[in-house]
Amino acid sequence: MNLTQLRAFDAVAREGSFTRAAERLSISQPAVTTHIRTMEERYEVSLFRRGSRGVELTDVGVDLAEISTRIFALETEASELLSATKNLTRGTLRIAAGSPYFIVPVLAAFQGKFPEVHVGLNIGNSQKVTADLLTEKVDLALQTGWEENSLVEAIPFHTHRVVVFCQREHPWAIKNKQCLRLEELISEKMIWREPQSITRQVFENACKEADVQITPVMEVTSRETLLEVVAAGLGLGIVSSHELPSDQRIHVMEVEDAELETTEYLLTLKRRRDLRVVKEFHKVAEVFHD
Amino acid sequence: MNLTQLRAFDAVAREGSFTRAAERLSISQPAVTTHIRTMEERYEVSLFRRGSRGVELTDVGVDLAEISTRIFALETEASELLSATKNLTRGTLRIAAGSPYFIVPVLAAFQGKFPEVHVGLNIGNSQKVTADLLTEKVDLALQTGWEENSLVEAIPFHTHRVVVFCQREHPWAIKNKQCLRLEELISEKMIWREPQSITRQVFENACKEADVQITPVMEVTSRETLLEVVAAGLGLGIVSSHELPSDQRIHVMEVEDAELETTEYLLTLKRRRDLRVVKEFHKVAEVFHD
DNA sequence: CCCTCTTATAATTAAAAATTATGAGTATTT
DNA sequence: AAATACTCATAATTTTTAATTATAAGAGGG
Repeated sequence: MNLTQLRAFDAVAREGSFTRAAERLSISQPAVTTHIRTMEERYEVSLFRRGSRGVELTDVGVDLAEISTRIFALETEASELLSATKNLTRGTLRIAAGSPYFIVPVLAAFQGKFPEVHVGLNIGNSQKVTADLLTEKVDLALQTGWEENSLVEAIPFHTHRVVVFCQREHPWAIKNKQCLRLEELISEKMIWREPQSITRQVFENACKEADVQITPVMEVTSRETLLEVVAAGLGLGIVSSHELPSDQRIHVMEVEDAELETTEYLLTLKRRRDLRVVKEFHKVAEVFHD
Repeated sequence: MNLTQLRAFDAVAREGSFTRAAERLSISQPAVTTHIRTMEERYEVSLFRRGSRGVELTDVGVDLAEISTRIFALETEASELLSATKNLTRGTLRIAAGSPYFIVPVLAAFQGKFPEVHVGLNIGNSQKVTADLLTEKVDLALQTGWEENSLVEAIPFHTHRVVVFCQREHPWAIKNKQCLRLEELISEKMIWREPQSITRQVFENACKEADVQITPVMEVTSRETLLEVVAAGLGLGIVSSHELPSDQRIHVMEVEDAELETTEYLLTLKRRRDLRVVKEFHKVAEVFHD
């Protein structure tokens, strides 16, 4: 017995007729006959009593129909589950990002459009974001900078300036200084992120090119810590302009003599980009592109 | 989605591997890949996360597996119903067990009653036995100890004492010693099974409770090896009393100052316990209960 | 007794599912 | 670090299964 035969059996059992079962299944009547006959011969049982006015289940047939009915109900359930996932009336979208500031509005828009899709967001450092993407723990990743990888498709998403910020009580803040030159920072206490930070790398490269030597007084391992340390007046920090939460305690300045830019990429695993959720997310995200 | 594809999906879900799923279905691995890919493309969903060491279900995959499992359990039921229509004159019963000694007489009785049912017996370590049961490679399993699992029904089958045995030429054997105390073993060379062995665990616990420290001189990985090693006079072994084949070369002793017992359970997947063969086996097995 | 409604049979075609052979990626081993 | 071994993916091809059409055969009802 295979499930194609059982489906024919199930149709005949419901319709009480080979001919109508064939119509229900949109196949020809001989096909139905063959399926039933094959089953009956294979197990040497009689499933239907043939009458001149249709057919009737035997005892074994009744028992079998009880099972087959459940099987095809479950089949419908399975197919509906997949359809619902396809139509995004269910399902999950997982995203990893280096910081929340940038991705959250996009996710909000996505949720507005597909309220029934569950969204998961992993915030972590860039190593973790990359790992999450490559191990398919997430469908998409939003990250500043990335390493060339044949499995990943990268779309430049946003470019933003790297800015310097200080405490509100700092002299520069008091005189409302808007711009500064790199060399002015030599005499300032600076607080940096860890060496892996893309923002830091961009800044360090700019210093090298401008031949300005700056050494930090402190290194911290997260953006949140940096903000708190700068707000406490321990020194000046650098940060991507879009990653800075509005905070009354700090003052922001541009660097006028260096090209300080970071680019945020939207990363997708090539083998997952054809998924419905992923394609729809890209559509939503397009609106937020630079 | 059709049921052939779903069957492939179900097999992969159970086995966690395309390759092993293909083996289970006795088809080639590319056939499995094609079925899964067709489903994933048709519904634009991802059912498995591909890793280098097998695959893992996605969220949708988990939901789908829940349905597919039920479908194929019902299919088995249907096929069983048809086969069993003539009083178990055909069909297959598959059993896994940790050792043959205990199950063979039961199987013999079953065969006597249903000579036309083909019986398959898998002997393996407890990990393999559990895996066979959970992946439905077998209908039933007989095993010493087990982990609580909502899918499995466990019936205590037999409780037996753990005994110590030595070579016929050993001094204790020569003076026909019948009992011993744990501490007497301290000065003896002992040979143990691997740490996963339930017998060993029971023995180790007893030693701990009695505050007797025993260290083995050798570890072996199977009961057969243990028997040979002990028979060769390399040391003393421990074994469940019922798992000991009659062998002229060895001498058996009880431990009098410790409660050394293991319990053999008859395990049945709840999903399969209503199958005719399974129910009939239970009836036969009852006679052999303690 | 023929007309109509049923299921059965046979020959053929179409479709699906399988195979073999090979590739590409990733851990593990030496 | 190169070789190995083990994953799943892809492509071309063959085999198997399921369907088709055309027709037969049986069983009432007019």
